[in-house]
Amino acid sequence: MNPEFHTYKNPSLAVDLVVFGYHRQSLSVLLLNRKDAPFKDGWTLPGGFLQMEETLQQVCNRIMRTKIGIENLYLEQLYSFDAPQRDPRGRVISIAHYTLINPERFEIIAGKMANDVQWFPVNQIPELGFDHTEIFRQASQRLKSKILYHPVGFELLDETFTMTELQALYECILDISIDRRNFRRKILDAGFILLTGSKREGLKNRHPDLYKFNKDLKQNSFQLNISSPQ
Amino acid sequence: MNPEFHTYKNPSLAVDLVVFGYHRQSLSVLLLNRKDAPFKDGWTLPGGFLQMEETLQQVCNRIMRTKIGIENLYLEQLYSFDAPQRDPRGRVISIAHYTLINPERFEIIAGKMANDVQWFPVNQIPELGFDHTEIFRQASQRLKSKILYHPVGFELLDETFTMTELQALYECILDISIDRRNFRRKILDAGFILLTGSKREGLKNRHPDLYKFNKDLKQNSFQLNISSPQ
DNA sequence: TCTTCTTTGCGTTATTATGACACAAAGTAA
DNA sequence: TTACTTTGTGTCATAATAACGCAAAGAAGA
Repeated sequence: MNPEFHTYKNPSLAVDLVVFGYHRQSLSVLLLNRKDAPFKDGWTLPGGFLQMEETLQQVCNRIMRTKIGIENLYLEQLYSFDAPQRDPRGRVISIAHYTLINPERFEIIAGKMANDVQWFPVNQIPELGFDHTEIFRQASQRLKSKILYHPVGFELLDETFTMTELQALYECILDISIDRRNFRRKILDAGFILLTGSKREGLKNRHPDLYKFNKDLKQNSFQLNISSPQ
Repeated sequence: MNPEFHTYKNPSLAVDLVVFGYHRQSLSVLLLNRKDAPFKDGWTLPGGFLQMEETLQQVCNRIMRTKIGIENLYLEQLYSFDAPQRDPRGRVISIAHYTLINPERFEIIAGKMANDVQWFPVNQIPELGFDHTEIFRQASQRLKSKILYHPVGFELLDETFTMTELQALYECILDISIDRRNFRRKILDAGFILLTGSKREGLKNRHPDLYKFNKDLKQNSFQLNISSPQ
């Protein structure tokens, strides 16, 4: 190993997470209330430093497990944020990621580092510490773009779901209203969901068609090109 | 400042650059032949470590200046590569970027760290050191996607250009052939180039229409949706 | 049980976007 | 002068899309 190699002085490396949760037709983001400086008592995204042996995916899972109590998520790398003054403690490069979870499946707990953990609707995000407002903004934009050509978002639904539920998810994430019949046609033409015969428990007398994600989909890409009525 | 902060042991941080050059209707990538281990005498992407006070953009410019002799580029962040064994010297996270340049405008020189610097056509890239083959592959894919909805690639042309020149660039980057008349219609409908009256010098008796990039374009996004004939 | 309202599945139609291709004018080369 | 190539500008048949109708089935209320 190059002897100079580990004496090379360079910035610290961290990750920050934008955790999206979809529940009762509302899209939220998970925020931590900081117990310590900087930004003590302020809201920030969950994050943490990368340890020597960890991959980015591992550090994201570690943060979710220790700070929030959940892990094993759909995870996507977003962007690296490098402004020199973004962290008052020193030079930190943050590789931001975002995840999607169904809040009903987890019990969120504040880890020992935080006063509180709370879901905030995406249109009611408070001022955030560091450059996390910008990170959140970019994550929202990426999610909106990605859902139009990639079957993201199924992590937020049950294994089987109705067409109405799927449409509500799209309308919520994209923040638009979509014509019910055109949405159905485009989603089915895209071929990434399948009709399933099984009725869902808990729905007594309703029999709307139930669908599930088509995991055998050849190409993992399509073009929804959704637009709203009028 | 947190006293623990700078004693935190974490991976080194580097950038790698995929430098695309377009010249004589051929798309190439700039590669370095390494003078030192690891991968001595092997081809790799240009890259370097991030210094404490540098932004990502600054380190990219420094690498281009010192290793290749050019700077001030169109630059886009691509992705962070974090495989634990990607660098045999130790743990290095690389934040890959890609750039577009017109090779005619620069004289490429091998910096003191490299045996040689050479352009390779994108379909004749040799085996690369580290994980640079994968980085190159992702950069190519990103460039192909991006050019369909964002006016990238104008860095590779002169300030004014003919429709045929612009189409050749698209055909080269996308590696498809496009119907001349449909391409013209879509590009003009997108509204991101303008007709300019000025004739270009050096073209004596030819007067094809000359266009230039519309810098006043409101939204910096469109949808080309180009497809090839037949 | 009867009536009313909502939800859901499955259509149709007018408009627009797209792919394929024709043609003439002007420059180029022989 | 005569091909040949390049460039600008169309047309047209087809496909994709947005907007919307309608009937069947459940839900809700009397």
